[in-house]
Amino acid sequence: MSIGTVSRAFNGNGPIREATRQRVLTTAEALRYVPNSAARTLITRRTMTIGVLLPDLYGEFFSEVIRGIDTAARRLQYHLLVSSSHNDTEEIRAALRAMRGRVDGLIVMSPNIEARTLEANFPPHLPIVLLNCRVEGGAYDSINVDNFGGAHSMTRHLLDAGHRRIAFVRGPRENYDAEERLRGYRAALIEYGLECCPEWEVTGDFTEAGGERAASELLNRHTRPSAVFASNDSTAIGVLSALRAAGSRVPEDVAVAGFDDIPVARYLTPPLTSVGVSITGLGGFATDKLLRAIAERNEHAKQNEILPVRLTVRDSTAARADEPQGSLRSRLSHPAA
Amino acid sequence: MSIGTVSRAFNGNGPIREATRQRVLTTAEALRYVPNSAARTLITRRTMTIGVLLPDLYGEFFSEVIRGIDTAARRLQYHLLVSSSHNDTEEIRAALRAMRGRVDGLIVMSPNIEARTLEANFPPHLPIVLLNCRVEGGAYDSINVDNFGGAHSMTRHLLDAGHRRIAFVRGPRENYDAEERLRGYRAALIEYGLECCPEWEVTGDFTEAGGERAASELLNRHTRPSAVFASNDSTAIGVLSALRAAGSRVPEDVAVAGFDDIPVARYLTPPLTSVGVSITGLGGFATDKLLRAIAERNEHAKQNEILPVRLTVRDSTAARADEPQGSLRSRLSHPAA
DNA sequence: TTGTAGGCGTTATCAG
DNA sequence: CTGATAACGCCTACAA
Repeated sequence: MSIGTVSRAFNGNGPIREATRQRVLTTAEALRYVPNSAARTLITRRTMTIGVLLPDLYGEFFSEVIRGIDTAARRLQYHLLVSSSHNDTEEIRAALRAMRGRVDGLIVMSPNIEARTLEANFPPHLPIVLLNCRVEGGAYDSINVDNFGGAHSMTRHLLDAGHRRIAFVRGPRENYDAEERLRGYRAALIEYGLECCPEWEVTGDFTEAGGERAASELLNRHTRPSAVFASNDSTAIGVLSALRAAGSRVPEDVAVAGFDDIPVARYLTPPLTSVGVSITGLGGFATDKLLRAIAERNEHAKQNEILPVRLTVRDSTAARADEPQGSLRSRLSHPAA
Repeated sequence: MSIGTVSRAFNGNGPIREATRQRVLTTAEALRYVPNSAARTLITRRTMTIGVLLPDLYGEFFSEVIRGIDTAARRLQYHLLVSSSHNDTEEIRAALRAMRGRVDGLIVMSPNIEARTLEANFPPHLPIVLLNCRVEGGAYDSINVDNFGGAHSMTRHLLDAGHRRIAFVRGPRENYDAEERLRGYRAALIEYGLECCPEWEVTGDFTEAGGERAASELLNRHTRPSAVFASNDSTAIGVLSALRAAGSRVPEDVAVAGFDDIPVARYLTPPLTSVGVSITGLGGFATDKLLRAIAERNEHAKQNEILPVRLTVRDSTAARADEPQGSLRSRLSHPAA
């Protein structure tokens, strides 16, 4: 039994008789032989691994994305090299370089990355899919959630419920998603003939703690908002927490809305109105796209896709602003009140 | 400039003059040269990568663990190969085999894995750290949260608050953590001279949906519990959601407690009493242990560590069972009630 | 201090 | 259809 035959048995590439192939496979099993992936990578120049670059943020959103990526990647026998928790350019640079030669492609999810950071630190012939990143030039495939449209719909939803004092809790500066959501909020206000007051746009950072701080600040205003639109669900969770601590009822006193529609949203008290896409689906979609690019040796036309979002109305906005004592629905949810 | 010199410049291993080393490094930078990791792995037999095997469960717990692992691994220039979402033995087997030769060690977090599955599918000389797994034999290092002690303390906390009808929402069968927590709950009841009624131990699966179902079931009982101890925080979130939907007030009508103390626990409505360890710390601890084992070529004495947990009392249990209208503290949190 | 050569375990290309 | 052999890019003795 020669070494070349074994290779053919595993690869199914060259010509080999089925009987010998089986024999190789069974004896390999018995000897616990597994082809050395480093040697294989060395000569084929394929690592069968995709890299995932995550930002400093955390929460349910990113773990869901990873689940989606992992599931899609495994179907095609790909592995996942994960590198998380960087936001400043220097850390991203280091992570990119470290991944060089270890991956066949990259999914980048750092919303404030610059295209030239990628170009300068990652082999140019390898495909990259940008997920929720600012898109500059057309050098890379990219997938974005419809941040503008989602924030726009959500704001309209609040306006249609009679709200006129709608506060917006911002995300991190420089975060592309966050800025787009802010734009959508403003656009809806303007469409309804309202002014965008800077004092209704309060600071946040996509974390629960940031949401809590933002809500506390809003509660100290002499005119309080009748609705708070948090730029992501983690922030909304913090807002709900601060409102509860201050004795404000949601949605009777203040409506609260989020963005992303993370799985836990529907289990919050009250269930959180939110807007978003299937998060695992998002990860899977990006992965499929990347794997296709790898298969096509990155010679395809790059494209930027914007995924439509779905608005899910739950109890946290289930009261009309002009009925402060609460709608029937919210009363049913709080019969003890 | 010879190839050997370049190697020495990067490794800092053999003798090399500092001036030439600098010269190599700067020209490498200019040429964007990066040593090929596959070739390096092939000869050094080190991948500089650690594998992480996660179960089918999701939620904030696992993403926090990964953050902790990643941070600790990066400090020593290690990469992370993540494989998630498997629970049945066949999938674990496949994942283990796929990681062979791609990692220098493994962190396993599949609570119902069997030691012989590991032995049979992973190179025996490579170190493995079991995180929250059932420990059989002493073949591997292992780290466990003090599930028994934590559940015991929590149950005592509820008993001390006057509760006598304490329901327990179980985790998945075969899940070691879950079973240990159940044991701790039962032990505390017995210490207080109470019987463990099987009807107070309801089915759950460590998910929000499972918690919701469990709470619904409990609400249909003709004697309702005065406290619900959920075997993890995700379950507790589902319990809170079902109770709210049914109009039960927490903690006035029912106290609710969880396990793990995930970051979101303190932002829930009401803030959730829970018990656990620092989750990122847990991941970092496991990683440090694994990296030490790698450095010592796995020749150290294996040990099993049980990490002490901390009980954090929050509003969800802040009422005495014999004061159904609520304590001062909970009244302050709900001035509108 | 630097250059040279053998080998790590594959795949791929030829002969047989 | 199977066996031999030259890369793949690096590390590490050893020679210069």
